[in-house]
Amino acid sequence: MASQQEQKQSNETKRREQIMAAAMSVFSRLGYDGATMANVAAEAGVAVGTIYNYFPSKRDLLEAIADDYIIAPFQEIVENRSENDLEFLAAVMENRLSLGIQDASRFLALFNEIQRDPALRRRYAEEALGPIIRTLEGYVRERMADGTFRELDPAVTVRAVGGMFIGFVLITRMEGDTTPIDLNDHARLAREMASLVMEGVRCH
Amino acid sequence: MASQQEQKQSNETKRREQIMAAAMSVFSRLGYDGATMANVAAEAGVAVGTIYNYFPSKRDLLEAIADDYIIAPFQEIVENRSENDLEFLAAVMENRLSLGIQDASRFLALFNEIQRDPALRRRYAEEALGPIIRTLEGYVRERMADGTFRELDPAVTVRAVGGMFIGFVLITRMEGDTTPIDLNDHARLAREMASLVMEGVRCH
Amino acid sequence: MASQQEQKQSNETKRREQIMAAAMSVFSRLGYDGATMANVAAEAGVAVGTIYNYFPSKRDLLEAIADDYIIAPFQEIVENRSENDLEFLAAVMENRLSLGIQDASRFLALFNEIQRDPALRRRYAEEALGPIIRTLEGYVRERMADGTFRELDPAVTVRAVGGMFIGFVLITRMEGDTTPIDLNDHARLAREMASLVMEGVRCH
Amino acid sequence: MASQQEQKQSNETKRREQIMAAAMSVFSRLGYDGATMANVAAEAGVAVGTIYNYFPSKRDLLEAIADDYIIAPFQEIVENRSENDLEFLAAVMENRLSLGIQDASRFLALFNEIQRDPALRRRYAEEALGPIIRTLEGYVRERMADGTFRELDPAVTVRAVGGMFIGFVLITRMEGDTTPIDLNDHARLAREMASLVMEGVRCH
DNA sequence: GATGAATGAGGTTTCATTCAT
DNA sequence: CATGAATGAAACCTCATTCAT
Repeated sequence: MASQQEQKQSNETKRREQIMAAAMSVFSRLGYDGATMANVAAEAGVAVGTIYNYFPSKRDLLEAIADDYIIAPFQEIVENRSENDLEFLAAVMENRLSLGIQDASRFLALFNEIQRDPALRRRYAEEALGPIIRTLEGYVRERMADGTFRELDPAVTVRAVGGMFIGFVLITRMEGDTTPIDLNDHARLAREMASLVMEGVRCH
Repeated sequence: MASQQEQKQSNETKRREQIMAAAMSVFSRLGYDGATMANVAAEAGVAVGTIYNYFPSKRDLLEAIADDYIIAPFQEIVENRSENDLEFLAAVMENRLSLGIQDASRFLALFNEIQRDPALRRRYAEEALGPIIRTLEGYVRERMADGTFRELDPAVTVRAVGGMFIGFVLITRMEGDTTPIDLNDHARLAREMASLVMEGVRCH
Repeated sequence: MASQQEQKQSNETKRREQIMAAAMSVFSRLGYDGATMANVAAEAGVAVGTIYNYFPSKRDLLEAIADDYIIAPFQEIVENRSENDLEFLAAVMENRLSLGIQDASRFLALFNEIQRDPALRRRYAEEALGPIIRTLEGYVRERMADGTFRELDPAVTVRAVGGMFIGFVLITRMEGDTTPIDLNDHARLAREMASLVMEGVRCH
Repeated sequence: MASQQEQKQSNETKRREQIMAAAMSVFSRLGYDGATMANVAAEAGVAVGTIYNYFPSKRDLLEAIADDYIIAPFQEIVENRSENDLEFLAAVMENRLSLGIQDASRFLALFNEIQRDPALRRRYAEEALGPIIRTLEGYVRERMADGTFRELDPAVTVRAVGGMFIGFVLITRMEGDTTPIDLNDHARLAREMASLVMEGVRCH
């Protein structure tokens, strides 16, 4: 029956996702090298061998995670840009900071591994970081052209603003429990940072 | 006698630093877990066993590196704040971006390990990140009080601006060879980012 | 009813043979240890679990194969000895070299496993090798008694001549593509070897 | 001191040989796949990790063994051929059967692995089997030319005679304790087999 | 103090076997 | 009876650490 086929497909997908979610969680907590397949299996509630029915190796599991949890969300940000978005940057920040913080956390958790794996880094640079940076650079140029933004170096601006989010999350994660920042209050954080980017710190 | 003692002391110190420099280099390249003590020994030009005459374990070596290469530079930034530095932020950026980029690179290389090691993270948060953040928050409040800065949340502002540097370096490192940014042109990068922080992107 | 029963029996037998043939092929190619049950299942066109409906374990499958593909052919050689076969040895060689080469290949493929498995080796020695060697020793004694053969040690002679076939195949298999021997030209090989055994190499 | 250097060299060589001898023994007993590195380590009286200080992998260990215990002895047989050896074949058999039986045992123990490993098989065919077969074929042609041997196909003859030795050992090993053949009585076995090869079985 | 061979715990991966469907 | 996903024991291999020289 078709439904049996579908059921099997669905089960397989579900199992894959279950394992990937567990791996993302364990890798975030212990790092890729620090995590063992036994850790991942325990978190996923399956046997170690089961993981290998879905991913040929620990590294393939990492790459699948990077694809689904890092690269895909980044691509989504670009694709979801509405054409007439006058305040794309602010909108991105406000609408997506929630996602962004989670993404940033995951990104940071896998950053070292992504950076050191040549295949991963190339794919990441080409398929995730590159498009979003180019889109944002284009956006900055448009705003400069229509007089909304002042004269800036788009390349530096975009990387600095994007880096602000990553770095902000990085610092608060580093502070751990001692940080006064509530990462869950996305709206406020988005407002503050958007304002910072738009107006700068100086009083006018 | 004393000079012999000193000479010995000096040799020992030199050997320690030689090993730590090698370890910093190897850990940056391969990551802490990816690097082996044999790698470090080869880079330092000593035998594996020699390392253990200076550091009880690989982890102690990491902690020593984190102290000297990450925490110390951060502390130095705070200590070197000249009291009458009206434009501390800009000055830090301009004067220290060179160091900052290298520091950020090292910081990023060890970030995951620091974050995951409870002892390291506590020391890092308390002795390096905490003081600099408190100092900067105080600075922001002063500027707000004297009317130079507008009304801002100092906690968010400081972390966002500090994060901008870390994140900027992180992104360009991620891009690898494909980035259009020249990390060596510190002066220009510092000027751009300082301007961005001061004035924001919007045209006034 | 009976025919259904028979049909079922026949289907079951066919399935067994299908699996055994696949296993023989895979074991020859990859060795017993190198072959996986998944390999065998794929070659047989069945699911892995199905094999276990016919054979309790991989080792049982090996033993069944050894029985059918190695021991049985050897026994057949003895049983088929026609009583009045004056030139049994030559006849065996000529008539059976075709089978012999294939048997030898299979034998060699499983030789190590047979030799190392105590149960298999005992059965092999007692039920296959033993009878054929005793039969051939008796044959040599008869020929010595009737003056056809000269004075020889029957035990050595029989093992040397039998070994010649096995060893001949072993060497040519070892040579792989580089051998000048055409193993398919059974008639010629049989003639050459029979002549060698009968007359030796020296000119008379 | 030079002697220290030499001592170290000697120790390393001794250790290598100790491990290889243990591996040869274990592989012969259990087969390559059946043997574990723990088995080899136990037999050699070292820790598992120590083996990896001398051989990068189990397969490299196998190849080293094949080189030293199989290929080298075969090459030696050819190299030691005295030029005016009128009865090379008989001499080889008589002088070398002792070595030959041991070699054959080792050869058989590794035969399957050698045959299935492309690199090993090529080297074996080219460097060990090839030269000895070519040498023997030349020898047979010489004897045919001077009338000592009758008209024979040298290719078949050489492989059949060589195979006789291998096969003889194979059969007696297969028989295990039940064989009536005393493999230690080399002189007698050599005499019998040489006679068989020279004169054949038939009475003249 | 320097050396590097030896060690063995622990990690990744394979695969025979089971069993619910 | 066929299926193939799940299982986990056991293998290979790495590498931090020790210690005799």
